[in-house]
Amino acid sequence: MITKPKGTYDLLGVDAKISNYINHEIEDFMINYNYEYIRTPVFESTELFHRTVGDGTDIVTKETYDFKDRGDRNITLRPEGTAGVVRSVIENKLYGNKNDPIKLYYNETMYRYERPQSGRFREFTQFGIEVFNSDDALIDAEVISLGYNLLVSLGLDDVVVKINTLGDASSRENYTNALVSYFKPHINDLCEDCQKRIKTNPLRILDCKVDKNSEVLKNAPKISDYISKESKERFNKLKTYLDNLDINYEVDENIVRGLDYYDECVWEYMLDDGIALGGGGRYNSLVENLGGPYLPGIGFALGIERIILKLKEKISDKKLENMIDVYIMSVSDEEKIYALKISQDLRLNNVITEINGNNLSLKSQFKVADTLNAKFLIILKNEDLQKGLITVKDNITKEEVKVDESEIVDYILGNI
RNA sequence: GCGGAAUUGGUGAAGUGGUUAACACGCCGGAUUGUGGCUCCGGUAUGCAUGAGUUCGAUCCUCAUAUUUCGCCCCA
Repeated sequence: MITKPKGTYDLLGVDAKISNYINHEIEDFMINYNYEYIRTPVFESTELFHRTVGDGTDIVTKETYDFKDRGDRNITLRPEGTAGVVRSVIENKLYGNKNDPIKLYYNETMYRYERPQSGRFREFTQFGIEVFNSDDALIDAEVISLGYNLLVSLGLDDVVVKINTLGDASSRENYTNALVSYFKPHINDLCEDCQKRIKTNPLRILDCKVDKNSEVLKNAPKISDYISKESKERFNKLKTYLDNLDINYEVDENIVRGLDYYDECVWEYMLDDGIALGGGGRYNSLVENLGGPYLPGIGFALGIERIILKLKEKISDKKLENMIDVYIMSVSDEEKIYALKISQDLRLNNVITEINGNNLSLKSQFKVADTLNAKFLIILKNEDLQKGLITVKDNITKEEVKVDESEIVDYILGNI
């Protein structure tokens, strides 16, 4: 038997239902917030991810799906969504003659070569938004609250947003240097991973779970001492906005994010149990670094698989059950002709209808109708049809009536 | 990239180095010749992830591979 590749999954059953529910909710949100849908290629040139995500990051050094196509081009399956969107914004010059922010969203599969575990796959789905052409803290607040509100509205009401500020690009760099020179003398007091992080991602040491309580870490330089007055003011403004929007957030100075392109505000959406559902940040120099004009940007991404996982624990089984309006029962050939015709009439009137599609015995049809949770049964009988009548059984009260053939649709519409 | 656990029908699973692989749910058929959901009776894995090896003989022991799962790392 040929099996699915490691880390992939078939979306079906309850998961598929929840996934559809999430997608509908996303569509509604995006209409109300006035964001436009964008779809970029599943694969891009390898260089794009090296220049955006960062050469030294784990994502690029050991997690990408890289290959050469038949034209000898270096290609990479996208490991995240921002790089492609930014590339597209530059390539299509979406920034021309614009005073208002450019607001985009995507909801697509991403690819990372990692060991699968709970809520993590090699092919996974991210919903994300990106806003360009605004450096206003007001937009920061809109973007952060959008993600929060979406999660809450999906049913994840214990979400907390952990926010932090990295300052502008140069203060981020100054702080990173300060951290390196502080940690170097103490290198032997750090865990094995952190000793590597000094070279690869010094900021990430702050978020280390092993060294969390060590003296070295507690006495490390604070990021707040390195960020500019402007950044601080802007961060305070953001907090005021979030307070006013009733967003459940906490400032957490250890949130630093793993991608290189972030500056100013960064945040993560966390649940009570410490599971991160997504995160994002501002990236004011990314567009320029990729060869575009100065164009500030901000965005986040949510992991759909993790949301499905959490939602599955919360949504009641009742809500996920099949519930159809009408099941039409037929046995003889003549009855089947009627069954198909009535099913079409009902379906075109938005009545959820199912028919005997497998030549089942009447007994089996009753059982099927029950497993489908049919509200009404239409039981076709030759003797009725000759008189122009149709038997309808309310499957909850068990009451049976005979309805004139011509009024069947109206009768159902009036009773469901 | 590192470590642990697992893999038996449609499902939940028991089990053993040696003729027919429990039990339950589900499904199919019948009792009930077109009104069911209860009950009763009957049927339902030529195969125990895949490939090699040990053995007279392997689903069971050994090794490898694949996948699943739980961690680490990292992240969504």
